[in-house]
Amino acid sequence: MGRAPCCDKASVKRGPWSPEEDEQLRSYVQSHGIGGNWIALPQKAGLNRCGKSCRLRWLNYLRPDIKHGGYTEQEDHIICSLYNSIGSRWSIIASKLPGRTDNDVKNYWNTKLKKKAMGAVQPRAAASAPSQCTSSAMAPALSPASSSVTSSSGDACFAAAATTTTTMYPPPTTPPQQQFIRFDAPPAAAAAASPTDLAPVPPPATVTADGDGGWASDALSLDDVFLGELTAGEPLFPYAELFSGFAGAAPDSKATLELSACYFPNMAEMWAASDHAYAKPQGLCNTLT
DNA sequence: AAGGTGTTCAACCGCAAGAGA
DNA sequence: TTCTCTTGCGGTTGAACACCT
Repeated sequence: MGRAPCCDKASVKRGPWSPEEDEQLRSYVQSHGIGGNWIALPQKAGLNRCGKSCRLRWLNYLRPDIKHGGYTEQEDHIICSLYNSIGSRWSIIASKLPGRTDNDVKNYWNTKLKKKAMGAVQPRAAASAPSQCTSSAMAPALSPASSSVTSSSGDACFAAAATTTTTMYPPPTTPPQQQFIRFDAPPAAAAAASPTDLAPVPPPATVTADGDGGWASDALSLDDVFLGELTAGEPLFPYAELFSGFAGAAPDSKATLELSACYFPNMAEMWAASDHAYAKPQGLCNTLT
């Protein structure tokens, strides 16, 4: 005895939406709003559709601020970076890309970006390859982090000498400490790297697509994308102490906080979303509606 | 031109979480 | 505290289209 379906699948229309249905839904939502109840909406709007179907159609297609296609390399980079850090949490990733929906980002990743990124980890793309991704963010972990993966699974990215990093785009002009590297090795291995190589993650350098398809600096800091949100406020994220030695920074420094939040994204999220209301990350939760 | 194969993306499915009774 | 209902999410599917032989 499972739960009753949200609607009678036999009596509601399914499949692609017609332009008339789109217009019906759009005009209803624009004049009445969602009304806090998607289940009741189709009846009110005169649509022979399931409420879930209406919601999906509105969120993924009919909303006025939706962008389709035309992903920039900057957006590619954000998606790869976040996928490396948090895995397939598309709603969070999409929330960082104005106008993009989780479904759209997910489709884009699955059909295009994954192949692009996986190409960056092919053996042929070893260190000598001239035109590959410099940032490991474009070379995602084959087993990306997910909400169920322990925080020590090694998908956090560390700024370091990227000896194992492959590249997808032409090398950027950013100095070495501004590049970041996947941390598949245990922390001890990372610690073995020169302290000067261990810049805070996300890199203080900013990235953007330059004219050659590479990544130039000064346009987008990953601080602005995700991790900075996890580290604001007091008291300090308790896992920060574990990383106080890496960057040669104090336990309460921003660098250390961000490094810890990167390495323990799930912990950081839970912590920030708990009773530290002042530190609750804006935009961490999907706020599409 | 026709058939086969690959790609894209809108839509669906089922589960989990949250809210409220 | 428990149950029900709704929403939100990520994974998957399948129709339409593009490309290849």
